[in-house]
Amino acid sequence: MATIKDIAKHAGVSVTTVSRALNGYSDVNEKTREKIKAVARELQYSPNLLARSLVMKKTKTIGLLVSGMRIEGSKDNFTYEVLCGINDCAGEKGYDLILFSTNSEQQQQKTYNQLCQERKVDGVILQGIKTDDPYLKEVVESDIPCVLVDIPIESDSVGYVTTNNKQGAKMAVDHLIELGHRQIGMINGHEQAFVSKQRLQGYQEALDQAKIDYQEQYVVNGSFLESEAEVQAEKLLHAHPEITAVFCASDLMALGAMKAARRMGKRIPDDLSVAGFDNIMLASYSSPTLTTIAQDRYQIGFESAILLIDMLEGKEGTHKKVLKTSLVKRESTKLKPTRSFSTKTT
Amino acid sequence: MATIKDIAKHAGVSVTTVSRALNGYSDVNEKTREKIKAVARELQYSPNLLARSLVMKKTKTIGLLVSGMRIEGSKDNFTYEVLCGINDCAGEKGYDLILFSTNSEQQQQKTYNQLCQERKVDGVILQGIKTDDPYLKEVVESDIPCVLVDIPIESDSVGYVTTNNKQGAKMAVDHLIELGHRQIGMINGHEQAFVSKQRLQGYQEALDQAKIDYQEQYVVNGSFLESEAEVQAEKLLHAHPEITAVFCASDLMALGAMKAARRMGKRIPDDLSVAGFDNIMLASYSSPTLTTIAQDRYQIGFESAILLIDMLEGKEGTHKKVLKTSLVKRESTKLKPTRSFSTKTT
DNA sequence: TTGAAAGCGCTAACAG
DNA sequence: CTGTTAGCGCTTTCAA
Repeated sequence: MATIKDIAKHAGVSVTTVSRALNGYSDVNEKTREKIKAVARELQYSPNLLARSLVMKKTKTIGLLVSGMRIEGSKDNFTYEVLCGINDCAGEKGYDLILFSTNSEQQQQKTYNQLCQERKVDGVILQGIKTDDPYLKEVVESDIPCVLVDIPIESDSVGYVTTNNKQGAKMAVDHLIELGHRQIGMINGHEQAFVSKQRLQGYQEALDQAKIDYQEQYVVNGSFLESEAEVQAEKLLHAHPEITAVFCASDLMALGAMKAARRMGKRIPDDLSVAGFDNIMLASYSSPTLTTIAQDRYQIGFESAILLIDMLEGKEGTHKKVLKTSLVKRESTKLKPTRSFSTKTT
Repeated sequence: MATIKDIAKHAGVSVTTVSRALNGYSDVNEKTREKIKAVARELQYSPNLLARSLVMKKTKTIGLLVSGMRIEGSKDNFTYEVLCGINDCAGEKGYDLILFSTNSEQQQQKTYNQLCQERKVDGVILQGIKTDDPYLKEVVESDIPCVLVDIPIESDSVGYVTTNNKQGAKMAVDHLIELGHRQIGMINGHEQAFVSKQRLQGYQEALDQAKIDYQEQYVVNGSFLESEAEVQAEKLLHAHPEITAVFCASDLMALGAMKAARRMGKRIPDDLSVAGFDNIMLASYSSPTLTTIAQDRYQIGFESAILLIDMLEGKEGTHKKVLKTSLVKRESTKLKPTRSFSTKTT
């Protein structure tokens, strides 16, 4: 509760000197500095960051706008792992994190700019917002530095970090194709996600490259939900029993698809190969274990924070970062049973 | 960026009046209030909470001190789910959350009190700290209101929220006993966790009640880690092949124990019944699925926030909350093969 | 019903 | 090297 004023009094100097001494300015006598430091310690002084921020117009605080801070997120842990990454990086660089929840009604009343301006955050990281979220428009127009997770928008004040979704999806589908599959379905997320568009592109590109015709009716949306994917997978597999492999835009949906397939009497991977995307925890615990595309969620968070802080501290350079993916082969994918194997579709 | 000063100028009143008008005080003419509100909207005014907090000595901010914000937490999601609960409750009540990570070195230099006083949080919720953490001592001595998760300490300024661990553990062991098991091992967490002590008590109480002698050598510590539990379980089962059931103080450790058992050629649940604690996501996805004690982590978080905010707003009452647990029966526990079943130990 | 003035704790010119 | 002064944006006595 001691203030620099108290210290000044006790040390017999002015507040200015105290401020300068404590902030490591060079233009202060070492003797007085020591004296002041001693008094500060004695009085258990700690600076009031509110006051400092008020005058400095910098809070050393990063706002975190997460729209998916829900208990269901527990299944894929996306939010949490990204948060860990952000937290670690911010911690290293001396920034604190303030959480803006967009769940609560209270805060939904407020605009993005209000949220940020009131708390005077230096910058913001946004995660889990959809492309049609009203906040997104505000972000782009606002000049508060911000980094978007998984939304490729770049400008002077906004950057982004994402995984190479297209490449990842392509790897997954390539893998299925290599295993001999040619009737490959896809369970995608939803229209309001950039990653869905990109993963679809990857799927199409892989087919294209293997000279397999793209069939629109082979692709359904599962909204990134296990339950919805289960429903959609069942429909898809019923309508197109010739499908021997499915690529799912998330592991959670892959789990749903496997459930559906099993209920329909299809064995995995013998009758149906299933590949996912994300490499979540459950992917290695499910049975069969899930072949999937790994993306490093922690690193997404970490890089986001790096990018933002670089922007805040005026470092030059591009404001984007695209991370690599890798294929994790497990039990859920298998060579297509080769009753009549041919390299070309008939 | 507009301030009340700007509004005052535009509206032709004093800053005092603006302040009072915007804050809903009654002693201001409705006409002028409307005028002021209009101007405020026009100028896109949003209050500077730093300035307000500085004079009001309230920040409407809760500090979150989590020592387990690590990627490994992904497996049990404890941290994340508690966070969700806190976040939701805080959001509802108009508080923002600020994350103090104790991972970073930077912040480990600072004492608990410094952390809180600098950022001027109104109160703190602490999670995941061990009983020998130096912060804990500070917390108790400090008079900043705070709520502890899973550490039963209560005073004027500190409260806690926890699960009824003893009762939960007893339920689990009771269940094993009902299934006919009498040689029941336990894989506990570690000495620096209150929950471990309590779960051990529950284990002992259940045995006691069933007139089974407590054997110290049947209990080992797995540090709440899957890998360590695996090691310890193997040792335990080797040393005491007569054991037919194991109660683990966490699901993660139960998974480790199952791994060890399987590697030793024991089938689960036929040769060995395993029960866990927590009811994490993986418990229902592992094979066999895991019998466990469910605790509601989201609610722990939510109640923590309620408790803290009540304290902050001066509500009277006890500062603790102990949540119920429930038994979730799944595949990993089974009747003991009754070669020579008897109700009493010989 | 309104305004002038003081002050929260800090930093930053500007003199000396 | 040190102190004086002003001011960040807000709330709050106290008078008018």
